[in-house]
Amino acid sequence: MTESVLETDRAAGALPNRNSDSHAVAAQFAALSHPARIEILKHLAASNSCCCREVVDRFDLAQSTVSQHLKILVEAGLVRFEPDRQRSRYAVDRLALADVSASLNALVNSCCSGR
Amino acid sequence: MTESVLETDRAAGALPNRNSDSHAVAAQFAALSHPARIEILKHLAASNSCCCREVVDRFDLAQSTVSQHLKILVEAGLVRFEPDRQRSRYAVDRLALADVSASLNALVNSCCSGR
DNA sequence: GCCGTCCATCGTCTATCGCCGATGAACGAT
DNA sequence: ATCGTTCATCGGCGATAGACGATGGACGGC
Repeated sequence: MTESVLETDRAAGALPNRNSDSHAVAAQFAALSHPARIEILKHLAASNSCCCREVVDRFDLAQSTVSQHLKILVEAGLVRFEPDRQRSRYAVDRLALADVSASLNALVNSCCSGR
Repeated sequence: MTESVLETDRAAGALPNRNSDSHAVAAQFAALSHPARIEILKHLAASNSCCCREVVDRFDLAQSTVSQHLKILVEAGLVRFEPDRQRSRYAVDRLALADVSASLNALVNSCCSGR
């Protein structure tokens, strides 16, 4: 997909980017920036693990659309994919999710401590 | 804590219920899903409050672009806007930011209580 | 064999994003 | 009154997101 767009803030150099790597963090937020994906995430967590079809039945979305959303979640590292027969099992990567939460906490902290 | 999951919080109620409305949460994540906006947020926090021009000087972006990013942050409720004479003062809404963090924490928790 | 199911991917469409330059309003200073 | 500065907005452009239907591969069952 798109990697390394926006060298703007990097090339600027004005703020030498003590890296919490806004790119990476932003990318994970982007994966969470769609209501359907949040709902899918919740559903995956509640079911512990489920296949694409199951998600399609749950939500009013075409199979191809659901497949895309799942792919985005997998590529963001928030969901693990495991082929099972001809089914595809998807499961929330709870550690990764906790990691994103930690990133946001760090951002909030840096915003509250001023620096 | 009521962890009966599997609910469709996407109800018809349209109640501005913050923590569970995935649409609202997604919108706030969307505001955070751009590296420039994350950097701007950090800069606002470090400066405690600053005007558009100051942000423009800091980053290698056109003034109109910065203005748009700030508008997005304001509309997401993460940044407060206060017209000050000719300038526009922008400041991080730390409470709102903490709220987003809490939302994500809630999501992570709901995902971890699934099993 | 054949058929049905599950799924990822492709192609296509529209809507929105992200960027910019230009414009004009608002205000302070001269 | 006339600058100079700050800023929000408009219009345009290319790129991307998000949705769908259609296609075809991989399996399991008959």
